[in-house]
Amino acid sequence: MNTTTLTENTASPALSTVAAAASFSPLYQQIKSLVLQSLQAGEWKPGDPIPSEFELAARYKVSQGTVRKAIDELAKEHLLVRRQGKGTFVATHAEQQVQFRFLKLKPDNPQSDAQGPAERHIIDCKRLRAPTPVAQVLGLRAGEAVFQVRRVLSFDQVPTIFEDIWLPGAAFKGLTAERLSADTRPMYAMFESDFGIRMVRAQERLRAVLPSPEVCEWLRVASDTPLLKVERMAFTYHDTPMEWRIGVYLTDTRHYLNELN
Amino acid sequence: MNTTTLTENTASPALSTVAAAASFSPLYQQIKSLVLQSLQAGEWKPGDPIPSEFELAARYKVSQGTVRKAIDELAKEHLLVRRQGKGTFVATHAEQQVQFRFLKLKPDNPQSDAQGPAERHIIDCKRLRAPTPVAQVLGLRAGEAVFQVRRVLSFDQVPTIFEDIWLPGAAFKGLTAERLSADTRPMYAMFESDFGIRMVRAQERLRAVLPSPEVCEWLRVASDTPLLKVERMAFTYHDTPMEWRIGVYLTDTRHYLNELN
DNA sequence: CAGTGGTCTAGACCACACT
DNA sequence: GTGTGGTCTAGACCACTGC
Repeated sequence: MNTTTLTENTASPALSTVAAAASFSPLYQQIKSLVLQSLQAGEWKPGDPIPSEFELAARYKVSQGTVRKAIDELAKEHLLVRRQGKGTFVATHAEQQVQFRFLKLKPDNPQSDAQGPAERHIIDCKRLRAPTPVAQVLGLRAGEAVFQVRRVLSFDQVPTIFEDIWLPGAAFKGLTAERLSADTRPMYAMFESDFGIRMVRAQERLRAVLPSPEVCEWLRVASDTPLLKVERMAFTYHDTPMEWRIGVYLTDTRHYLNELN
Repeated sequence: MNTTTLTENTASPALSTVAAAASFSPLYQQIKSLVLQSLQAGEWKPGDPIPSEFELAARYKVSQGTVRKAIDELAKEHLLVRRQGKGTFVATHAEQQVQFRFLKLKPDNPQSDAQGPAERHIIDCKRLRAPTPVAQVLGLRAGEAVFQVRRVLSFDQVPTIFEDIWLPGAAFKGLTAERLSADTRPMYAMFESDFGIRMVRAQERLRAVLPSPEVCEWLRVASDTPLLKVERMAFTYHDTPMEWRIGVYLTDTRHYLNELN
């Protein structure tokens, strides 16, 4: 029933085809998904400005207010960033402000270190055929190529995080330990610039565990030290899974901070 | 400079005094804070409908669209709930939908239990003089009265969560173990109806720990079982701290789920 | 049917940034 | 100054609810 409404909307004849093909929702939702398509297609790259609200309104044959509402939602989802007087930009993990947006481990004493993982050590980066569980969570066929990256993050010389990262091989063709080690930016910033992949959303499952012998060595802890296990699924546009990451965190001088709203 | 603008805004003369006293922000922010005041003052109680957008627009002498934007934000913060065709209501923890909004521990196998803590066992509820750390986080003077509630939550007969809850004595006058045990609703729902206190926002800090001897007994686990320690600060309106809760979770068949946006 | 929230428009003006 | 996003208004119509 929404379809008829939208198709008959004389103010937006250009959208009739879209309405039939894509969505049966409010106009601003259709605009939102059109913008989303442009983002995914790479029409505007991370850091770039997108057209002004009036330009988009003209392009889609709707009023500026409708475009505004669509952009508002995309901005709240951190896909776009508005800057008054300048324009609206495609969000990026490279900005100083939102770097490590997904890293929730904070020092108990905020003044101890001035943010940012001090040191990152890549252990290895292997190209493998996906084990079944990895293939499943990443939405691949068993045996397809994947990359496995393992690394240790240290704060103030103290190894604190051990991570085991799985990435689809097709999307990350050419990834090597050398490239990962050489890059000083956050990993997700490199994924954007080098592979055109932007992580948009993630989901983490937390547990308390005891370390495996291997983890004991990398984090230099006893085998009875309780660790926080953080299992992360990260998604690009349209909820496509793009990373599976299993981390273990040392939480004796740091904690995982979560805001509940 | 915003003040002048607002004071001179001929469409909203009724707000000039407010603008001078309260905020130097957009009109809809002022409306938002006025509504917030009414909520805090208990003018509308949890579950009640608030006046319609047009009524509020008339009361505050602004346009309906401005009221709408204010309510939109309050709805996104879960302080209000909109229901098309019916009205806008004061949110409550009693609604089936959003019960246990702050409990992020989910079963690994979603179908195992059908949501909702199966059993709750109140260990004790004591009225004490606040220990210094408790007084500090709750914003009280050291030695002021506080309640300490301890309890165990079990899922499928398995004790899974041990909690130590601290509440300001003044606000919760008359709280007893009996009342807590008798009530079948979520604790926060009882706080609303019996004490007029609504928890609006919370913050949790997570760590992996080993259990104390006491916790070992209550959760019936070995002393080398790693547990997830969850330290929660809960706030009412205007970010007033109203609860400090230290919980330890057994995470062998459950996990703490967190969405990152 | 009347009343509520939800969407959309059109136009005005403000605040900010660059040039 | 010009162009951008940010706020505010007024009025129209749609969608849902309950009498």
